[in-house]
Amino acid sequence: MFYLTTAIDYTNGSPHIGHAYEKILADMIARYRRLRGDEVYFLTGVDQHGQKVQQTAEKEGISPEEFVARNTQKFSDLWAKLGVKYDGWAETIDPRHKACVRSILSELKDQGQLYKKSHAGHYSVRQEQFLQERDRDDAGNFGPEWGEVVEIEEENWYFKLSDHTDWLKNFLEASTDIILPTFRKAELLNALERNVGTDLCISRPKARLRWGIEFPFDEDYVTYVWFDALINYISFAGYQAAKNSGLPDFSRLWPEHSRPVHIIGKDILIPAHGIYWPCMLHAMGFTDSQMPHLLVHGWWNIRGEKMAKSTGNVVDPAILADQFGVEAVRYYLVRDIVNGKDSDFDLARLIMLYNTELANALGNLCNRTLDMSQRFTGGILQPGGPLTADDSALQVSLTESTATYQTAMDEFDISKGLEALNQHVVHCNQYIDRMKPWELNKDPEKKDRLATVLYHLAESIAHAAILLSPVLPDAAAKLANQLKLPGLTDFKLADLHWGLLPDGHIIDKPTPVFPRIVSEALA
RNA sequence: CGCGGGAUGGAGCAGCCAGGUAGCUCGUCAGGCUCAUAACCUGAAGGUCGUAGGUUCAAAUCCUACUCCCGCAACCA
Repeated sequence: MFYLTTAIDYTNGSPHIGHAYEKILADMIARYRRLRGDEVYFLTGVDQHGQKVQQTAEKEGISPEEFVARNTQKFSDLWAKLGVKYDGWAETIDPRHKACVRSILSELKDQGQLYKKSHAGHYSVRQEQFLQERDRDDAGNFGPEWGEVVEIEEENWYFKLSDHTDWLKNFLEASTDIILPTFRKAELLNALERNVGTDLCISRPKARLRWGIEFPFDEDYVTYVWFDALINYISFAGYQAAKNSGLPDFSRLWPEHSRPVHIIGKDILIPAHGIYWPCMLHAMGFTDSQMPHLLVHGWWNIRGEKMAKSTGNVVDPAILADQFGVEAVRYYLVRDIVNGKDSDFDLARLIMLYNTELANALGNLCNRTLDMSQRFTGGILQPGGPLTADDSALQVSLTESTATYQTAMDEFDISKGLEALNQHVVHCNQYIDRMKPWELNKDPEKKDRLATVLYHLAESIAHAAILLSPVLPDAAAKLANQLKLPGLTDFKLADLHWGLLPDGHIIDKPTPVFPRIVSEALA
């Protein structure tokens, strides 16, 4: 079982391309693993509790429930629109999730992993946090960014994080592929080094924050965000769930010696997913062999700047999809970024990559091949023969591209996978120019040769459609339909062999699958 | 000496971990083709791989120092 999750998005705002990137990436990985023949469970969802939701709802004069429902809809609508197909949907207000969190809290308390203590200090009401000496500005004051700062003393519940950090440090040092890409590991170990001996405050007094999960053994408190949100990865996987809960069987999703993959952004690696979460799992009794992989992706910036509502430079993926199509958005967001690194969002590049690689290369290849088949052989495909060196070279190119694709996709490197696919597409276009089917067609004695050439091209497109299907499922289906092989989309990687197209197969007339984006309005 | 990332032909990037002819896409220039979505194919120009040292037969790649950009600044709450 391949169990894959994404971060759950906070329902205080609207989704932007950063959210979309992560979900699309996850969707493609899930689809790829299915293509590989794996059984897959893909969980995503939303994080709905917390102060900001409570405050914004109050400001708008509605209940947090209503507010959260409305924002949750924005996310699920977008995923539907972008073709993000998940198996499980996590909402942290779900009673089943709450029950799981509360049960875990009780168990940890019984095991002596939780304790209550008092802390006094400067507290920023706006930022909901105690301030440090280093938060003072040069003049020794707490700056305006903190809003109202008060001195308070407060009791809270703590999780004995410090009991687990030594274990985590050793575990991480010994591991090679727990954190991907690997350069993030150094950063994490560094943070961990300076973290030794501190515990994690996991409660908020209800006086301040009501919109959360109440402690089962202390009703004056609700759960701190990460002790709520992180648990979604197991609560919605059926951890400690009742038989009739409708949730999956946890022992199947997350058994011994099986690592789920958590896809997260670089902003929540440290400390949440890199430190808190493994320590929480460790405290709950999860073994080293069950610790999840963390696939850490970078950010989409806008003109070199971090995307932020405050600067107004957010890009709405829904509008983008309406304007340029879902295919273009899905393709661009995984194609123009290097695994784990940041990238700069650029509309001109979105259009360029779509037009170059999809419309001109693959789309046009399909179009010209089907068109020639219609015109020259009445849409009938026959393997013909005998094979020339050019034909063999094309088959080798396909085999090599497929192998490179597979290696890249296994490493979650979609961009590289697509590059491999494109290489074969380019090879096919070159092949056409060398073989000149339009000339073969003029000579009745070269009918067999013509058939062979067209067959090699159509067969290549069939393979390309399958390899493309995790990334652009709808487009792949359209390609399959034009080849009159609708069953192609059910193929697995293992089924890929030369000869998907039966002798005498009749294909459809071409209709452009990737119409060029003609944009006069490029600023 | 807080941490991490980046600096590679006009633009955007890969390559660096495991040193050995500098690669991709776009753009530019010249040519070809006509089956095709003004698409396709061929060729060319264009880089002292941020700076300065060092290691090595050999450095974009390893080491040291420096400059400039970007992000983060945990724990505490």
